[in-house]
Amino acid sequence: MAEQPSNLPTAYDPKRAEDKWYDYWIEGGFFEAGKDPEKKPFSVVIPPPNVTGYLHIGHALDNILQDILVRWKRMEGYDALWLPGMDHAGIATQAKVEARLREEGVSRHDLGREKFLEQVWDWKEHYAQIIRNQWRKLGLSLDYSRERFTMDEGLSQAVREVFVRLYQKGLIYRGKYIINWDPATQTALSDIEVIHKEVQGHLYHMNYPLKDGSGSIRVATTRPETMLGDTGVAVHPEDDRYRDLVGKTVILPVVNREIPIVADEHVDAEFGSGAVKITPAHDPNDFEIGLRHDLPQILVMDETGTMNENAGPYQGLDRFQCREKIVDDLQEAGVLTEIEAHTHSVGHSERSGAVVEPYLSTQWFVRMKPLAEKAIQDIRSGEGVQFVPERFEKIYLHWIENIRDWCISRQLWWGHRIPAWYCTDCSETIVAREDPDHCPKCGGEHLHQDEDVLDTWFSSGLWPFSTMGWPEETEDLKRYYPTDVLVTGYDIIYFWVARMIFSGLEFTGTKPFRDVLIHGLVRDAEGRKMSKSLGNGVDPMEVIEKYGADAIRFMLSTGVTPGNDVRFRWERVEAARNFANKIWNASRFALMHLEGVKAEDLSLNGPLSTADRWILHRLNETVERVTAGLNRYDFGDAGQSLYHFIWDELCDWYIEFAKLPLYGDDEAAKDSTRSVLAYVLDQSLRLLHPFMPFITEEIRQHLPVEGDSITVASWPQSQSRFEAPEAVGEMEILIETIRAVRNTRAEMDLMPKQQVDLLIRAGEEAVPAFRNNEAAIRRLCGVDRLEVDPSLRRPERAMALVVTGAEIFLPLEGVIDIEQTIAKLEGERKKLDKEVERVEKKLANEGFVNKAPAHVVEEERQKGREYREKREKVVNRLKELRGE
RNA sequence: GGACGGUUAGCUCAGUCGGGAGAGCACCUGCCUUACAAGCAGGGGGUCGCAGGUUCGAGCCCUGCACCGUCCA
Repeated sequence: MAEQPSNLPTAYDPKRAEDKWYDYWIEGGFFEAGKDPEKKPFSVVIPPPNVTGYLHIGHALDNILQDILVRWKRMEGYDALWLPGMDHAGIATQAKVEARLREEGVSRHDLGREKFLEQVWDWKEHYAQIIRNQWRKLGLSLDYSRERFTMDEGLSQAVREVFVRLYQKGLIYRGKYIINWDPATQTALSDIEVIHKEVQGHLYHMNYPLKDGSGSIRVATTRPETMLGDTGVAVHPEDDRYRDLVGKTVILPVVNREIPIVADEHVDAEFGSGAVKITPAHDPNDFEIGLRHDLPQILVMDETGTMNENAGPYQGLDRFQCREKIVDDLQEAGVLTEIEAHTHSVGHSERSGAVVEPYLSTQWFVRMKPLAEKAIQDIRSGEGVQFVPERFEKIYLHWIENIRDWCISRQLWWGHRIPAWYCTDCSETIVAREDPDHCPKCGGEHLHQDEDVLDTWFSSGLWPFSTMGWPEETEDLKRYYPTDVLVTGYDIIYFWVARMIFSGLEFTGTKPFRDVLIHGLVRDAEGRKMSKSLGNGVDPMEVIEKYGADAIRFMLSTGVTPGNDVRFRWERVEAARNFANKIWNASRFALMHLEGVKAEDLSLNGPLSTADRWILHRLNETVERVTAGLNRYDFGDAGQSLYHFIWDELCDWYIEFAKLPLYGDDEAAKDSTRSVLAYVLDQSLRLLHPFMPFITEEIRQHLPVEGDSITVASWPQSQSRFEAPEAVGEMEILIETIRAVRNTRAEMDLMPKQQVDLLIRAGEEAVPAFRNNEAAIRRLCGVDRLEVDPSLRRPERAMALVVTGAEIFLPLEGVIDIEQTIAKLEGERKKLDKEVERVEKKLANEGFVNKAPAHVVEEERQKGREYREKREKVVNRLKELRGE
């Protein structure tokens, strides 16, 4: 590398590293799968973002988690494939393009279908490029050679194949039913595209007069404008109040239509008056009742929500204007006698926000029961998709068990055109893989294709296999399908996850992924959902610009608890940035001492110090913990244990200990310290790489180690030769001692430069810890004279400290305050008294001693011994200080 | 109405064998100690929502309740 370590800036600069290394990775083809057929495959498909616009921070979280898994598996030696792609997002994208056209005063109808679609494709290309650039900024290790789009040729082929197969199996049908109609975007919606909100509305009570003049029947509704489409009144067959009225006729006010009173089990006799008006064309329940009683279906609105010719005097009014007017009129006419405040659930379009109108319309549907059955069986078999966290399985199951037929046709232009043709000559419907040119029934050539397109999720549901080439038996499909894990938010379990599962089972005969990892939403600092209207969204690119990609990656990935929402807080990004900087500087330190050193100069076979053996032991444990964390998708635990290891152990202790040999004269010690430092740093960088890819590559490129890129460096393994429990024991004593001395120095207001003497009376077991590390103690405690002697005589007028296995004296003639020393020891004694009491009480409890596991009891006894020993020393010191 | 999640330090959250309550930030004290002031050293701070129960032992398991949130109907 051109830069000398000593010239490296003292702060990590993400901007200098990120683009450079991403280019290097892409040019080097490190993310392209399939290069080594010997390796085991590991595959993930990205949840395709909509080409509607920019990625938000939720995408960032989702993608970062996947990237961590994929990078980790790649380092573990798998042939890792992460397949990128995007979704055409029918309604959303079309709405955006239409909105832009509207600004120019043009409607899609002005342009015509073909011209309009050209515009949408332009839009798609524009945003696809933006999204790719955002992926790049996030550092995602995607295989761009396999990028897919839901409206690609191949994926469209898959859509058509699926449609035809389902149609031929009788699982797709076309019919006239009540669907959810969005008057704003003027298309049908599926059930889950409707969001139910509690709305403060009214319940309107009306009296419909009986034809025979014998009175009236009282009905209630929340949507009085629909009364214009009433074709019946229904009561419960067991309801005595109305028994005599069943079969009679009422005159519908305003339109003066004669409509029957029918008896139907479905009516809830407890609600309102127990009689309900029936509007078969504008309500799903009424539709069913209407069918049972053969009632006419009268639509009173058009596609825009405007009252139509069937609305008589109200024709031309918007549905809500009509409601107001009709309420006034009916009140005046004495028909509407009571208005009651009433909260009820009103469906809104997920996309446009408009109040959804239940609407009678001819649409295409998927018969869900048989498909759902397979999915339910699969999960019940125990061999099905594994949800992580497990609780989401229940949510999924509940939905799939109660699923209704899926309305898949959309009155849009942007999407997969429904592969159905109608013969104008004989009105035959033709569903085919290839566009037909004549009617197979009558031979006529007057065919026209269905105008509608398919629900976006129809194609997204095929994503894991359509992207791999299905229905062709491609090499990729054989090698990478089914995928290993799908990572997505809980908000699209129904929309997407469920549909991929039943589609995978139906068309490929296997579940599309082994695990599905569900994460939460990224909320703002106050816990509110990020939204455009609140303006509280955080742009991930802004975060990267300010703090670097590694910072946002580390913050988001380690801040999450599986399945729970995470709040975005700038302080935490800053903390992650500081961590990156910490690593940068630790590396700078290491590089300063490795200048001119080559990989082959390094060896861990030299004499290793206590600290060397301790850090290698701790590295072992960290490797195991990080790997275990990733294995169970616990990014938080994996990341935090790494953070702790690097910052608190490697930086705060090991490097401080390492400075002695590194700045000393003992060349052998220097060599082995350099080797350990380089090794531990390299291993730490590897463990950190999935979380912070850029800085780890940047640093490792400076280190004297083998290999092209850290992206393909092997994943660390714990090694039994590094196990050194005795070094851990020694370090614990040293750390406790150093802390105790520093603590005392702080309390006595000693300047850092002021040296003290330290006399240590160590028990036999603790002697090696001190003897082997005298220089370190001197350095880290600011010690001038140091004596370690098991038979040391207590000096006069000295501060006394008690640590595990030793007593420490600081003769501070002229500085020591005897009262302060006594107070300190008294505090210590009180604490130890409490501990001893707690332990003894526990051990005196027969239940504990008899029932607790032996090792727990033994640990407790051991603690008791240590506390008593320590307390005895403290008490003796106090006695001496008081001259007793 | 049903289901699920949450309630732990001032704030945001960990706590996956039931065995002495943790982190980051914030706060207080002292330090520009030649890797790092985006830092170092030291320190204070919690009735683990409430009430019962199981257990030798409960933040953790069971029951009930309260409040916040989400999904479904």
